[in-house]
Amino acid sequence: LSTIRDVAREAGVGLGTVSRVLNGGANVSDATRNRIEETMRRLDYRPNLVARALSRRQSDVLEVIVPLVTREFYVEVLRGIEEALAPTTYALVIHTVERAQDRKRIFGAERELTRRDGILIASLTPPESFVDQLIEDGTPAVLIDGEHPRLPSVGVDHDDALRQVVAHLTASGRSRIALIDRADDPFGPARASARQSGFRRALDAAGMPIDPELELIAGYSADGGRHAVEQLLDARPAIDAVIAGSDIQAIGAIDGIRARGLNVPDDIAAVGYNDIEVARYLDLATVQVPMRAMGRRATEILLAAIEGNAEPASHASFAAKLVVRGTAPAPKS
Amino acid sequence: LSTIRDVAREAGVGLGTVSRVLNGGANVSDATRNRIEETMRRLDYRPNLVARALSRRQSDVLEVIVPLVTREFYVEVLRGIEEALAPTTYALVIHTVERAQDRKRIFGAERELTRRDGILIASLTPPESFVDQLIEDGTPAVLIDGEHPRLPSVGVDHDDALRQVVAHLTASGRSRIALIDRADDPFGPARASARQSGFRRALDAAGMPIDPELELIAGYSADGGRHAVEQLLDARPAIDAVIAGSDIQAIGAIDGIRARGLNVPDDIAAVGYNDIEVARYLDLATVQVPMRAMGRRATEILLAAIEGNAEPASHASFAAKLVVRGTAPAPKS
DNA sequence: TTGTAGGCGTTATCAG
DNA sequence: CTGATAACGCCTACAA
Repeated sequence: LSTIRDVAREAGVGLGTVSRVLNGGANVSDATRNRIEETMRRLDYRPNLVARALSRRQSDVLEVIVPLVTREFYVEVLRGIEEALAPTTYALVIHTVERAQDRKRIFGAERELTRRDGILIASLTPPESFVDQLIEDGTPAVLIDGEHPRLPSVGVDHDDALRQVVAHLTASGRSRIALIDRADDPFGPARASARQSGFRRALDAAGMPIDPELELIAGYSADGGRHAVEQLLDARPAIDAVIAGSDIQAIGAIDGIRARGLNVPDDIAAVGYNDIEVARYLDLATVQVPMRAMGRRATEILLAAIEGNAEPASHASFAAKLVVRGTAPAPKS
Repeated sequence: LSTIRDVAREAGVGLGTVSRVLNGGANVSDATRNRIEETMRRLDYRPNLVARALSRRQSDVLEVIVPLVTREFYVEVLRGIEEALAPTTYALVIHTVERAQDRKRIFGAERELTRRDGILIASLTPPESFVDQLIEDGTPAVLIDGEHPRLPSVGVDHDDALRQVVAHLTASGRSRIALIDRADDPFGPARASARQSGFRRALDAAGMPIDPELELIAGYSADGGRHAVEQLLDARPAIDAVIAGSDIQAIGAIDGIRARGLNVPDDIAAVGYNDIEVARYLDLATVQVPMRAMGRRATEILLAAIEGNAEPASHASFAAKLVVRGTAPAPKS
């Protein structure tokens, strides 16, 4: 494999000139530039990105940390990220956190290493020590589906979304509404998710009582939804509506409800969250979340920060919209 | 940020010694090793991977090229890859090919650059020029869901799978079976997919006629499946079974069939492919493909090749199994 | 406009 | 066991 030096020698010029042709090519006469380019082609020269990264102190690599690549939510976010990255030269390395030990491996200060020009973190709460390090190293980072006092972030306006859902359900005569949510951060400190607080606020605004027994945090999977709904039906058999924190949980919950011989939506209405592709085919009412747009936006913010246009630790909130479908139909007029 | 040099100075040793401690730490006395490690901790030293990569001529980065991250098939494959990578220090960079221009950007010899210790390519046919380059550079590569004379690969035994499906359908009295497939390589040369040839062989073995009008290649999406089935029903209204090349296409196809007032499975049976998570909840009969295992296996092969245990251009074939569900029920006895 | 020298942070070689 | 010293391939002044 040939290097910049080979090209220089072959073309009878100095290394500096070749390098200049490589980047922008300013201050090089057309004649020599052509000669050099021709030589590069002839030698099948390709620049070594690693060497370039070392010299420039910038790797052209972005890192994204997600909890479970398997969920369509993250897949869509990733797609948004790729959209934003397509016109650039950045490569994307993905780190998945599926177990507590992954979390340690990725966020742990221990043997953490240097590279990446910026980081995107989805649905995960980075430990303070990690944030400290980021800030100290000057590595920009953006949170997706989360918030942090020292980092910029993008997220969903869950308060508004849940207001829509609760309004819709009450309008169609439901009064005992349950929430089966996923954790904001599956490995983070257990605390009320953003959806959960939105749910409470919405109930409150609607003048409805809050019953902690009607709020469950379940695994982010169909099984998680199913188990949760069973538990729910044992504790509160009289519920007439379920809101899930994700579509896949809603799907499992509906399955569980039907397995008990109850009808959806007649006995119990069900609403999902995110609006993944199959929701439509399952006739699942759900909250449509602009997953892709969020990924794209987060990436734009990150790129801007890398370019030096550091944003403050602002939060970009995306509006979500209820999509009414068969599992939670509109009130009969 | 501190470098190996800072550590050496602070610890009062030469760089070489620090480097040795970093890697394995052989030939270093316990005393100095401890002192150096203590110093590294105190200085919060973290090795610069870029510099290391340049020096070692190995980046510890693997690259995976997939057509559409959005499809659960690829997501599962990715998960398998991550499983195999978890115990290693390799990072994974993902390249998505969604449009013809992406393909050019990634496979094009033009401005292609150097790095990555190995490449995984899913459902895509790399151009010969690219393979030439790989071999010339000595970069190992493994194909997933594809085959190539000069590269090792992993795939599904579609012949066997389709034999199972056709057998099942004919056993339940279906005789006019159609195939709505996805392209093997959405951007590659149009040619019969592996499923398609398996389908023909299976029909043949069952003594059934082959009707090209009953074989369609459609977009890898629910809409693709739906449009295809509409076209199919126009051309051949008498079909009584549809096999799809993916579950998501099957879902769309079923939707299209029902939209025409036909019943699934009474009028037309439907079978998907892959067995994605929601298939069960849609009661979709489908071919269960070990997507995760394929990803894992491909990665293991790749890692072995990187370690120097170069495999020949062998092909690892994974068995798939029909899962009978409501959209293509067992024959009534 | 062009060439040269130094440096980016590690690893590897080779004397001591 | 340890410490210089030369790569690794490229970029960026700085000088010509």
